[in-house]
Amino acid sequence: MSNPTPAKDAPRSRNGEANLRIGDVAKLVGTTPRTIRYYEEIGLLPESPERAAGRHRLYSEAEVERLMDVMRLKQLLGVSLEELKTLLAAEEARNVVKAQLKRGDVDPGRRQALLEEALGHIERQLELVRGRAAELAKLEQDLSESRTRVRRKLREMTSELEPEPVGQAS
Amino acid sequence: MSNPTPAKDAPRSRNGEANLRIGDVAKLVGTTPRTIRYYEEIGLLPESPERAAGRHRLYSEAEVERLMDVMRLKQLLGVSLEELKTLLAAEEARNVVKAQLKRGDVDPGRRQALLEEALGHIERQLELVRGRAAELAKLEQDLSESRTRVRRKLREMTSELEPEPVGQAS
DNA sequence: CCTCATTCTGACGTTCACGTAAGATTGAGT
DNA sequence: ACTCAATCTTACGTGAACGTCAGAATGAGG
Repeated sequence: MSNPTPAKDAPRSRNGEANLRIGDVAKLVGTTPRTIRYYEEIGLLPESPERAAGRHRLYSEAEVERLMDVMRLKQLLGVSLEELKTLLAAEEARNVVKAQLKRGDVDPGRRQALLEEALGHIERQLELVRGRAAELAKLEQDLSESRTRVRRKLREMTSELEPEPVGQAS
Repeated sequence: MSNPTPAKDAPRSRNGEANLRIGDVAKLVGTTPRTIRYYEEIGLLPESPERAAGRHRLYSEAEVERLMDVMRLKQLLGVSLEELKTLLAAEEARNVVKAQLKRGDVDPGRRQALLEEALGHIERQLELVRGRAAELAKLEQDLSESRTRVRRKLREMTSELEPEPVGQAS
């Protein structure tokens, strides 16, 4: 009734690297294909280099994770996509490092530089997150206090006017 | 160079209730007059009933607080102004209660209803905030772990290729 | 090989949350 | 009473973040 699609499981096509199509990815992360293309368009997501014009995009699980991170940061930090781009320099660096590792391309100097760069970005993110967390905690506290006050008022009221028995108007 | 205004302190005009003008309020909460008018326009802020068309708006400290709450919720929860309107029903109810108190207008039934309504709204806000806080905490944890991993990699690297003594750079 | 859902690339439309400009009006200070 | 910055209303403009539509192309399944 609500599932007209045959619900394909894993349309893996090339090798064992689990290739997903844009629609699948969209559903996995809870967004739309358009948004994914848009993020690629503005440089938030890297454009698959393996892809000639007109060809369909293919994603790996790793890229799904990345996209999830992006959405999470966007949601929780409430920053613009432009700011996100700068924040995501961290993942960039880490991805490069991973790619290096996979290909055995290990230039120690460059690798160290990248790692340090990533570390810096991660620390900036952490500070941002902690700042937000602190503000949120304060807000939570304020709300708790408000709730307590309102509750007390209610208790005072009910204890004041409850003494009379249940009279019923008709 | 950047302060052509005489920096008036408190342009209190009517009575002792500290009347502020829209520009003052804007500076106090860190926004612009336009934004304040806009919020009023969409019903986020109540329009001063004491004000005939064309007259300047005047605000009390209480309204400044309210506006600050609004900005805070907007910032920290990242919700739309439309959602905020529904969330702010709490402050609405509480304001009405306060107004009742000031005028000695104490209809116990109505008062209790309002308080209970406010309580409900506050609890909804609290849940929202707590949800956010939890997500943020998770994010912070993830980031911390990432940082730890990157740091370890760096330590491994430097311990591998540091054996050579310290060359100094100027 | 054929089919048909899915994806592709523009390009224009839309909603939100204000910014900005214009011309008239207000009101705090002298 | 006069001045002049600040505020008023109205209306159009803007940037961000997508939505939507059209027409062509792709590619997974039978």
